[in-house]
Amino acid sequence: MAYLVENIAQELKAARNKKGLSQRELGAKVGVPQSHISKIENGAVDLKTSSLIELARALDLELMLVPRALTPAVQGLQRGLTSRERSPSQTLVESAAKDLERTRKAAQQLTRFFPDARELQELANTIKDLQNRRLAASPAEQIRKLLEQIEAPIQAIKSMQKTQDPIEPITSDQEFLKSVSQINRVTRDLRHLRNALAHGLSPSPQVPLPVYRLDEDDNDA
Amino acid sequence: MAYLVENIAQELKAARNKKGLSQRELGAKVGVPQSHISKIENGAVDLKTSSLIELARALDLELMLVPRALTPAVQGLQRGLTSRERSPSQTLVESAAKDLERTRKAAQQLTRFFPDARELQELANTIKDLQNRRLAASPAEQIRKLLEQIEAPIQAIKSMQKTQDPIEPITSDQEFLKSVSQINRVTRDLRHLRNALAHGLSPSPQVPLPVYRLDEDDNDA
DNA sequence: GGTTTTTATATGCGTTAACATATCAATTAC
DNA sequence: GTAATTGATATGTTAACGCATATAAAAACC
Repeated sequence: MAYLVENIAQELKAARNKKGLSQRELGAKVGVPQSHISKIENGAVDLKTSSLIELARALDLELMLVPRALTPAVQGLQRGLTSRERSPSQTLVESAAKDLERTRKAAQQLTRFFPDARELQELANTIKDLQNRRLAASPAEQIRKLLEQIEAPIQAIKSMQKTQDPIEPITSDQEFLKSVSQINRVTRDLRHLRNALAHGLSPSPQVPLPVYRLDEDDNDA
Repeated sequence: MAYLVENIAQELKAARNKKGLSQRELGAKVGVPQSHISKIENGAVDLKTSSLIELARALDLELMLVPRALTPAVQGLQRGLTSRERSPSQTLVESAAKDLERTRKAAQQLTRFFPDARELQELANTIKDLQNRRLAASPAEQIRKLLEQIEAPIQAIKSMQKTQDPIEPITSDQEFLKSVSQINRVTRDLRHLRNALAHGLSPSPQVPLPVYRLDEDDNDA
């Protein structure tokens, strides 16, 4: 299948997860059956442009055609830097490394307050594994996207920690469980990524970079 | 047909014209029959994402999913401003007005050196018509895109003017005719736009803004 | 001048794949 | 345990895409 669209498909999936929507919910918003969203995210179909636009908008994204010369600048905008970019793929790896360490610390901290939440320790361990590997740009970006998905849940748990007695855990709280569930999902994806890297394979067909030049030539015909 | 994709289709068409490629040439670059490009540009089909990506790349464009909050910034980048945007739709109209006046002047100038090139006078007249209208953001951007397509031809003619005797016209020159032809095409589009504006209709289904929010609600389902 | 050839875009038609409907398996809440 | 939710699969319909051709314009040729 068109490996070109898989990048976008992964972006859509990441955006959906970040917003905490299910395939069915997203499908309802945009008038598309859940089954089709499944196929799209799995790279099983080469979706039509109208579908892409509507799905993107439902996720607060806008499909744009950007001159190639400007793509680095736009990518810079996307990761929060107003401008000033040196070596793009370099800072990308560094950025992922920083995210890894920051998230690991946060998870480690929280295990002290929620010792029976095994998933936090599990997350920290998985991150440690990843930190022992040299990352290429592609998996680095993938990691960034994944960690992004648990920023909110971790913040949520942190805020609970402050208003709660450290001794008496609140593992039954509604919001807490939801956050842990999201963390579990991301941890599983991170483990999968680590395994893929360990096997030397590029991490499956999921390279969540914005559609960009990964091949060499295109002007053959 | 999906009026959503027509915006992108128009962007592709504008980019192709700007590069001076024919539908067949573009099709050859990307391995798509000319017939299909015709259908795409006419909004007759809802093209698949892979096609969109490949066509875009052949035109040195990159398909990106941009967070809605960042779209104004990206649009700013696209029209050359490194940053600093006040009222986006305001500067957009102003920008179009400046382009109109600059192009009109250039065309007017050239008519003195090429008096038998009626098309230059025609262009200037059409622009004057447009200058008498108050423009909304959408047609303003459309005008910008159109004028962009004759920047190169006009420059080409200007350079001929310098190396040529004003009395003896060179209307038979190869490059000259090609440039005039391109100018004619754009003039025709500008006239069409003016007519559409005169009839109060939004200018056909062609709003070459990057796909953006033009309707109100989308979360009905 | 007219005629032919080339170039550029638009239009049927058949094939294949996107998309809709319904169902299924797996995980999680209760 | 059951019930509900999430994501994947099977099948029919509609539309994208590839191929051939038509039409229109400009170029080239005589």
